[in-house]
Amino acid sequence: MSNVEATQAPVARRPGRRRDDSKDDAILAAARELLAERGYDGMTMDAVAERAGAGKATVYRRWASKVQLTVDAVVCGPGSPMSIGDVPDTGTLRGDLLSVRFGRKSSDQSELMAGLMSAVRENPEVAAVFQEQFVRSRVALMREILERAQARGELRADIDLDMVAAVAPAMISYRKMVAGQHVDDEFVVRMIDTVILPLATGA
Amino acid sequence: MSNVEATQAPVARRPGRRRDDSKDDAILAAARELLAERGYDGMTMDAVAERAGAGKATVYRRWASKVQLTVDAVVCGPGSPMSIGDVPDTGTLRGDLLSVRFGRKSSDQSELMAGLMSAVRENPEVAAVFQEQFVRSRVALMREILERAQARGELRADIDLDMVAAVAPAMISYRKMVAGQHVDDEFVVRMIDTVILPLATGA
DNA sequence: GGGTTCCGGAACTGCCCAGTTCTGTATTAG
DNA sequence: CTAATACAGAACTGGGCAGTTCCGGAACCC
Repeated sequence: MSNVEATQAPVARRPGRRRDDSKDDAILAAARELLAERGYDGMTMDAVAERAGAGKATVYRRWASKVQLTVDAVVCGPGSPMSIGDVPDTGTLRGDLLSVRFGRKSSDQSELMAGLMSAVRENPEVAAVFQEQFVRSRVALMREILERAQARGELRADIDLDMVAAVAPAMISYRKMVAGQHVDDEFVVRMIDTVILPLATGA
Repeated sequence: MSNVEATQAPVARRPGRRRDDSKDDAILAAARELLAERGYDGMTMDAVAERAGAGKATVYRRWASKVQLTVDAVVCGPGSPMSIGDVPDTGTLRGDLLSVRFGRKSSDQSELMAGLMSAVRENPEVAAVFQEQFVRSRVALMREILERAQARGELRADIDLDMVAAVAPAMISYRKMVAGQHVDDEFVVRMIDTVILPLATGA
């Protein structure tokens, strides 16, 4: 990313206008918005530049390609993977699950996720980032929450943690991306109460 | 589709070479294969024509656009929506679910489904067909199977049929399209035994 | 045969978009 | 001031693909 001067030369400041670093964020934000609104194909580089109030040359001076910009936009976005440390121990599985739902920072992560799908299919670099940001981290978080509940003795004895940890992410993604329905609080709470808890705790 | 002659004129057969109806199937099959292999964007009309052993003019003589061809390819495909009538009553929920899994005709429906996703996002006609073929019909089938089990007295009393009916389709779609993993028999059987049955029957 | 329709295949048009280059301007160092 | 760099915006290049048109040939009716 940044230039590393091999020698200890004092890096004499070059003349000329300095790069406006705030434009990096504007461009990344524009890319994320367009991914969420129009999907990968709809996120044209012209549209990104226009929304960021930048010229295309400025975008390409900072990212080598659309794929690289997409990867950075996803990785650097808000709503980065939550870890178990971010989930307060409420004392019950239900409380922990609700706090994950209502303790989120960003709202439209699922839109971004849906917009990335076509890029995931045909681009390994995007697929790898998607996998980490939207799949691995979420299932891992669910698994850790379930393990905490297991330590409390809340869970059924014969539970298959890997399977159960995938149920909530699967149902939320399915509703959003396949069924094309909105994922609101009502749905999530109902899912927790009628699917996750009965399955995990036996009611 | 076919011409309807308003008057009772005897529809004098026109001269000239007759249309080769077998080409319809070849074109639809080529479209389905390419959708499954390369997705909607990768299904170019040139590729469809070439694989079907046809000229592009022949394809466009029969379908007005890529969207129309896609819709027909999905609707006319094998593996059309299964109904409860196709599922033998095995006497147990587990048996019924397994017979759905192992009684299927086509194998790569999930590939086709994944290939359609990008078209679903940006085309209402494709979205409507997708919704009916891959979402409504599957959840409805699951719900009917659950209701049959309920009539047998196999289910928990407090079950939420709509929610539970969505779990299996959601987990299968998620594994295939989001997690990017293969959906094999081992996975489906494990899902049935560790998720669906515990959830529906209480174990 | 003669007229008509379909065929595969290839050439062609028109559009969109990633990526590049140019133009005129603004900002900085010396 | 001059030289160097960044900027927004517009023009441009090149490739891919949907959809169209044309060609020579084949199949069919009379």
